[in-house]
Amino acid sequence: MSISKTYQPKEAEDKWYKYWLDNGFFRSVPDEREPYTIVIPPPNVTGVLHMGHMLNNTIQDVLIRRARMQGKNACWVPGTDHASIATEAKVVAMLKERGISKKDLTRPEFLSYAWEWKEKYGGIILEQLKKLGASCDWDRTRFTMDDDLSDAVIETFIHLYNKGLIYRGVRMVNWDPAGKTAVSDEEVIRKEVNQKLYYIQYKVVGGDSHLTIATTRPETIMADAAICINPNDERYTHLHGKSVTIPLIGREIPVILDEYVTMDFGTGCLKVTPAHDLNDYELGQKHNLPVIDILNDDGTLNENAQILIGEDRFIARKKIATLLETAGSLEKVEDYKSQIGFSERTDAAIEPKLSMQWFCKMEEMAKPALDYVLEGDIKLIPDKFINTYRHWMENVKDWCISRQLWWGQQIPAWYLPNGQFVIAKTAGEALPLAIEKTQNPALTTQDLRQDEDVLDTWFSSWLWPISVFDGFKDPNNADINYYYPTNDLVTAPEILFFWVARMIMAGHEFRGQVPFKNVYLTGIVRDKLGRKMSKSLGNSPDPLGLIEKYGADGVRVGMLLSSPAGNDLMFDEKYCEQGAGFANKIWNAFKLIKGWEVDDSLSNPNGIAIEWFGNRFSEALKGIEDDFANYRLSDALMGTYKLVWDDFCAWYLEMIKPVYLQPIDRTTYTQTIKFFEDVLKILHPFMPFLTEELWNDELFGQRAESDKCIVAQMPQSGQMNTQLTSELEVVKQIIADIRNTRNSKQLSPKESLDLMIKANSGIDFNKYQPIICKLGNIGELTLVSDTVEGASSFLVGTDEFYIPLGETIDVAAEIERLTKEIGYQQGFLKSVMGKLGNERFVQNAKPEVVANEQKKKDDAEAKIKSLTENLNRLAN
RNA sequence: GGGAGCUUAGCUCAGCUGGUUCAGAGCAUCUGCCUUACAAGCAGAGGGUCACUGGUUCGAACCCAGUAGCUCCCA
Repeated sequence: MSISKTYQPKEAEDKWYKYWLDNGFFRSVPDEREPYTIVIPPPNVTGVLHMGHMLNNTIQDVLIRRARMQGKNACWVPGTDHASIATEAKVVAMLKERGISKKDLTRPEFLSYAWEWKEKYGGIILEQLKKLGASCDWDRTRFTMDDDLSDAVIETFIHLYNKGLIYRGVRMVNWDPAGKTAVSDEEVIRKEVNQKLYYIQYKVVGGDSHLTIATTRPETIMADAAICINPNDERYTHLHGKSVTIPLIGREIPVILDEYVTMDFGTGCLKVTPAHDLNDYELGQKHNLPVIDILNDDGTLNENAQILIGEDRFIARKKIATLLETAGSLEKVEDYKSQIGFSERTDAAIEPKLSMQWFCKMEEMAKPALDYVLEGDIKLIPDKFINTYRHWMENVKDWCISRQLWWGQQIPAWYLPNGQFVIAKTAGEALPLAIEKTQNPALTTQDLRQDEDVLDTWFSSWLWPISVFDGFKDPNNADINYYYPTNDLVTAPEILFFWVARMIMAGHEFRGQVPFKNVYLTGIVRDKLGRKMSKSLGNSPDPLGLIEKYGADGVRVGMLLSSPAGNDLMFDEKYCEQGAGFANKIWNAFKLIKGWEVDDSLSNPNGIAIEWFGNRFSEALKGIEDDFANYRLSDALMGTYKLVWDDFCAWYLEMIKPVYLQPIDRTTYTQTIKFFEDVLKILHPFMPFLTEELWNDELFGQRAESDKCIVAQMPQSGQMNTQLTSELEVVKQIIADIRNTRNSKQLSPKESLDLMIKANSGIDFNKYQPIICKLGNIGELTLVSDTVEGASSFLVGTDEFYIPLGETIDVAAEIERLTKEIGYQQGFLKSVMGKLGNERFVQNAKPEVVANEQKKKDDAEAKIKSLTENLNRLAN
């Protein structure tokens, strides 16, 4: 193959992804190996790849590829969820473009359009993940509305209903008047909004006086059920037991007393509107107030309002202000800021609304789900999220699981003519239950009407780790028994509660087991200014564009470079650039090795270099393994980065590199190729494409068809000679000091120098002579037993080094340098002596700490001694 | 209003059980080099009152209390 000057990712990426796919490298079937399983957090089927997915899936792919190379049976299950609200919104929009209105369609007609949409546009995101290199077992791709998964949802509903954990009830829900559905608290986005506070006068019945309330929602006065004041509020004692009339409509409502009212907010008089405010609802329940709902599902006023019927709530607000003013009931209007909820999907202002919904009781299921986490059966990474998790689980609220939509699993509740209902999977199964319940044998399936609503999408996805392995249809099948519980889940903290926690509940309820052992929580990908990436800000780069520009490997490295678990990632394209630069560095190391000719007649001059790198590799690998074990992925990557760039390229290759166009000996060549192979292996989880491309080069000889980097056996750290690696750190320092000496004396690196070493530490420098000479460009290296006069000198540890520079030595500068160094060492010695002179330190500190201080003292004294000697000689 | 978390170099972050010359890394910056693998590079250098104030301790970036600022969650 011809070697290009820089690495060209595009070709390698397409080629190798196809190869892996076609040859079943991502495929997993149960066998005797240890399983390692990840289920993907199913992206929204309407979704397109964004930076959050890039981060999340890069992490999953790194974990799964590493496990695969560790010899585990790695299975990454991909799929999508049906995202009822988002998808239905897209389908409605599509129909609108075709001039079709949803309300003119029957449910089956609408659903066939929805499936058409899903088949055509759904799951684009999965194709995009392939560009990133995601090694999912695509044969296992699932969708939360697949027949089997839907069956599981329905059966789960029936099971929980029969257990008494699902009930129907009137509740205040977050109503989205644009989507005409209830949405969960989590789907409501709170924003600070500029509003107006209207001060409205209500006439007190039986007198001329009035009271004034302050409200941001004057259009709801027609729904008022009472005025509430604090019983301790002395301004209003005269109102106790009185009634007032609502302006414009003249309805009479009581004045009630409750300490709930804050005296210093507004006027201290609170209008109580149970149908349209959660707090008012609770207050209304407490005081037995009637509930008067004046709003239609679409946010317009209904007959109960008596006036402005049919007007939208916001228009009604403006109009009623005018009406009140005309009637003389509007005292004043003030500007006011407050938090308002908006629908995540439609951006409509959320309307608190009473409606009949289905609920799932949480308290009973939350308990074991909390215990799994508290007892460590499930680890949250980072563990700071345990507190949040506990707080939520201890204050859990029942889960509203119904949605007023068609796209999703229809609730298996069947209503009877008399208003009762039964729960069953089909009308056929519902009928006998209905007959039994009503004692009316004349009933037919024609008399049954299924609930119109569908279940919350999370009611599907909480089953995901079980349902993707058919654990409901066939609870004892080979897959579920083998792959479940899964190992790691990688997701965002935002959905810790309504997805992760509920999966844990489902895992316990339906399998008696945790669904996964570790939950890795990623942060939010923000722009470099710290803003959340969003379409409206336009601050998100196009992920596929990034891959095009920097290569998938470069982007993967970029994503991981600065994203510790649980921390937000301040994304900057520079990270991808760094990743691409790293890929290029590896490419060039390859080019160097590839260019060597072997001469079998040469002996190996690189014994120490080879021995050193072998040990250094093991040492660095130990750290990397430790980082992985603790899910410190960016640290593991940085450890790998430095091992490859610094140790392998900058030091090892420089040590052994033959002079230009000179051949290399066989041993060094073979060893270096082996090292490079190991380097490719540890890089593979981070940079799968480049490593596979190089792995298959003829440099490594003929490989078997199955011998691919993706399944190569990950090296493991073993025994290592730490004396060698730490001595080499000294050698590196010597070389750096030689280079520094050259630098400060303005000498060319090409000019060879001599080096004399007065070894005091016991290091055998003869051993390192070839390395020092080669990298420091030293002509002659000699070991001496006395200090050398007229030479530039430096200290590494306690060893002394001299470079004779003849006439060129600048005595004054050298004296200054030595004096400064002595000063520093004396200061250091003083601080050490301070500790050692402190009796309480010597008594209380651990013996090894004290011994260490003693050693520091000895070293400092030795250094000062030799520095002083040098100084004295120069001064003479 | 309640709860959780954060604050270390210009930027993004490590710093694990308080103890090694512990104040670190990467990037950025500055200086010098086109030395035939790589200028997407090489060789060096500078840069910090560890938010602030107290306390505990022989010893604090680390433990405790308070203050300030920021973020998130719940209301």
